[in-house]
Amino acid sequence: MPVHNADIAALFEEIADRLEIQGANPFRIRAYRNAARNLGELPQEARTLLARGEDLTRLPGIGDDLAAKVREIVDTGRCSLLDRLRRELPPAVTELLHIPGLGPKRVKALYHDLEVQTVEQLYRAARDGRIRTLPGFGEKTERNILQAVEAHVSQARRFKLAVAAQYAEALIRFLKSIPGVDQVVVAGSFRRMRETVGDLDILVTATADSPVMQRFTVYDEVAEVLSAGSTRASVVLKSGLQVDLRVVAQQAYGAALHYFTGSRAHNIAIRRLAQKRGLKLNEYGVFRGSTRIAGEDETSVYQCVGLPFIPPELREDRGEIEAAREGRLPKLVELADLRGDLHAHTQATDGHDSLREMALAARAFGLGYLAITEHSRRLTVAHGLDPLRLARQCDEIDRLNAELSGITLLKGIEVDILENGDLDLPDDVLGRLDLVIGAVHSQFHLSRAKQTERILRAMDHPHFTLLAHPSGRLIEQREPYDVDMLRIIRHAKHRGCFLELNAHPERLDLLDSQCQLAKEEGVRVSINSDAHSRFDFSNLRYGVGQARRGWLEKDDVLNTRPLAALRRLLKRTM
DNA sequence: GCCGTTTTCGGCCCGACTGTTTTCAGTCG
Repeated sequence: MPVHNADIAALFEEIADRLEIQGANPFRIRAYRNAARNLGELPQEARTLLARGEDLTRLPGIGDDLAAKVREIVDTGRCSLLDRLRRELPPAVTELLHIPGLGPKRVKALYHDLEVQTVEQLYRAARDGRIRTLPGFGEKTERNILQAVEAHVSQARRFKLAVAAQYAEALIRFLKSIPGVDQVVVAGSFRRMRETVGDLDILVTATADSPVMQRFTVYDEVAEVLSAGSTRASVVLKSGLQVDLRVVAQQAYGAALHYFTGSRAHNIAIRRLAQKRGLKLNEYGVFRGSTRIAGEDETSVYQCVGLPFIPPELREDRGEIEAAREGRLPKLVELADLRGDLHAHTQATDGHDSLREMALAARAFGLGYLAITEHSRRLTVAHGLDPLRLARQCDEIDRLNAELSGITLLKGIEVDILENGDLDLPDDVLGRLDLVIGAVHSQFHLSRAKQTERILRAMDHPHFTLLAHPSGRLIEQREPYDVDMLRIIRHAKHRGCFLELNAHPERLDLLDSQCQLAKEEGVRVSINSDAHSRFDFSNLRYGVGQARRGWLEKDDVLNTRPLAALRRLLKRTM
């Protein structure tokens, strides 16, 4: 059973949890959490790096000790430190840490004084009124624990970015209507365009007498008020989405926006830079002693630590600070850079609208070309095209292209990659198209070796242009299939083909770290809507967000090319 | 446990809110 980075990260997180309950050195605990995060975000498997004889201590947050532990986990699947920690405290206690309101100190007290080890025992202890008897706990805390357990059992999940956006837009309208409110902006992971968000962090500037806080807590959609102070309030909406609101003065807007945009790791790194310069950075500004020297906008905050403005999508402490310092921050791709879209469906298969409607919608969105890429015959549930129906669609595209101005339809197909790597339509049919998108739609559970070979073989096909949704994951629904993405990327380079970044909010596939990998290997990525209706082109903004998180620049993105340049790139030389 | 353009030792981000407590610990982001 191969050990993945996520497995190592989970073990390190558990070590951190257990050390925390034991009251260990907080910085040692942080070291494990940092290592877990860094490993989890690493685009390449640690076991692969080790097999190649690479030195893991070159990874951020990994020193001699943790490198040895990674090796131990890769070799044996276990970690002797964790084994020991598990003997010292019962296995289930770390789950208690995941109950909101319970931290290491309280978990330790609950375990030692009440022998509470599981969430179920916690619930019983709260219900029986035993928790209020502990020192430092009271009736209110006990009631909160009871509610938190009930909420925990009903599972608070992360929200897809596009779903969170709907709540955010309504909230922004509401907040802007409150007297005294000036600026309203959503910060946090939403602003960093993460694929899912755990909550919304909304930042507001307002006059001192504005009733924004009171009004916010009685907003129609609020189900529960978690806390409410003079500058900060937290609520849970009926949908289960948590919203945190902070009110700051105009002069602190930039510092607060920076602070609440995060990520936490990025903020910590920036604050350390400030500290080294004898400055203090918090959400109210940048201070030398008690004098505020910056904070009105984010640029001034970065200036104080000697850096240029860093776009929110890069703020993950994944090398952006070093890049900023060395003047090699990427000039990230923007939505306006996209000249076309290379993946769309019509009502001929599983789309909702006609060719004409899709063409007009793409043009209205500002695109100059749109590839029509229906499913192929194998995908019967989508009424996939056989050669005859595909030929008819091509004729219709010719007629529309002759008639419409300002938009060019390209003839394509999203052809199924069969289990053995064959494509689902004959060569001569594929050869007449402008582009061929290959996609895996079946047999998701092949072994890593077989799944990888399957895709590499498909790419060897002379007409193959673009690999659709390369990892196959559906956010929060389906894990990516097990493939060696680096081999696929290198093969794409070798064969002169491309990878898709599917912008559908449930896919966002390639992942951000894989975009970075593709860029490093010199493989261009196409940001495609995978539109199934004329309204879906707006999803391209999520794809662009993901591409920006993956450090992609205009030139790294295939469909920023004008049509003529695109056609040249699509003509395979192999 | 990591890390170094002041350091290989001595640092390691910072503040709001809650609840239980008479001055603050715990938790969260």
